[in-house]
Amino acid sequence: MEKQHKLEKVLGDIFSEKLLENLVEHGRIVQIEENTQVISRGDEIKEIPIVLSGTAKVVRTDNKGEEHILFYLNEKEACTATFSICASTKTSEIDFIMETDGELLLYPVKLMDNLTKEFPSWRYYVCRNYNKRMKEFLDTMDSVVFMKMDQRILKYLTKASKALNTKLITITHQEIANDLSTSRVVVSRLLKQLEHEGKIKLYRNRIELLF
DNA sequence: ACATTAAGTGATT
DNA sequence: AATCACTTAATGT
Repeated sequence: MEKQHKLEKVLGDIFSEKLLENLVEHGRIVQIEENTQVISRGDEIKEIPIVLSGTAKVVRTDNKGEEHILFYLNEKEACTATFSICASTKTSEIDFIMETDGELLLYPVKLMDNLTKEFPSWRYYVCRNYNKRMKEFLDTMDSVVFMKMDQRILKYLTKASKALNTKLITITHQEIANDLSTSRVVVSRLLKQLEHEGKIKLYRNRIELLF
């Protein structure tokens, strides 16, 4: 019965009562110590973990044994990667490690289909989880692209400089933006950055290369 | 002096 | 990175 209270306290505001009942009936709560590996790659997944307290990290380990953190899971969060497993494979693609002491609710994979069918609040929960992960993914995409844009601008300027055989290029930020299919604001910012790095000098309608 | 266009900035998504 | 909204600086008439 204490189990029920625990679940209600953590998940009560996002899950319906019936869903909570179901979770109480079929799931089990386990205490996990810090730095415990709960799931390893290749493990057969019989239960999916939902973090009740503490923090877990989901990690992908590559051939060299280097671990790459995919994301962290805090209270109320479940591992999205394990959701997709229910639909297809039964083995884990990732490592699941508790970063801190905490509690997990383990729920049998077998019964997950029913949850999806029966409980709207569960579907909503799963969606939210996916959404969050997707957002994180997009963010990293952004920063990757960002890293490359200043390189592109630099290359563009070098090329222009060679073609026109001058270090003083007559061009507007807008024109560069058009050619690199980005916005003028972005070009201005990156050019400013390059200027601070001492690679170029900016004037109106002109850019001087200092290398 | 006034209008127009280029460039810079902060905040938000 | 993109977009918006707004400011500031440079130029042309």
